[in-house]
Amino acid sequence: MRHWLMKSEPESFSIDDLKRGGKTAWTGVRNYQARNFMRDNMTAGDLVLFYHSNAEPAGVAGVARVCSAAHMDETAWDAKSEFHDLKAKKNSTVWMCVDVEFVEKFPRVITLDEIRAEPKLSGMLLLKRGMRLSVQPVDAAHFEAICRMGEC
DNA sequence: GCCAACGTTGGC
DNA sequence: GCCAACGTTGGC
Repeated sequence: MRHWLMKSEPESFSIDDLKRGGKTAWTGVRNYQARNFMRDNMTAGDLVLFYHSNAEPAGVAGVARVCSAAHMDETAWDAKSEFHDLKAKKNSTVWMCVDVEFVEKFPRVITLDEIRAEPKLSGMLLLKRGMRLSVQPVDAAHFEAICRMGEC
């Protein structure tokens, strides 16, 4: 089982939205590297840190679990979707997504500042300068450490 | 709202 | 295949 971090802007989709719905298709990823992680490396059962980006505060808000293999992201050719890709043909597999289910919401958000301040987490990809990937792998040890911070 | 950093596009 | 211009991300 692998561990991941996935970013979402809480104004459009937050950990509370996931909790309410229980499950969602993680649509709208339009970056090849992020897509490749979902398509080639994710499997059902993998655990995900749910990260709130462009938020106050930005940070990890809880945990989710991958609950499907990668499949077509149908928003790519949906003219009504905010994720519509003008170049995507119907049934294109260029853009894909996985389904993700709610696991837990932390009592408080583990902020970027706290993550930066924790020596154990200094190697996280998230902290790399210029890192913008919205789907990224996380070491099991880093995942554990953040969960421990989140649960108290 | 600013802007640094990055990915993508397109002319050549 | 280079690279300048442009668009996007995301912290602040």
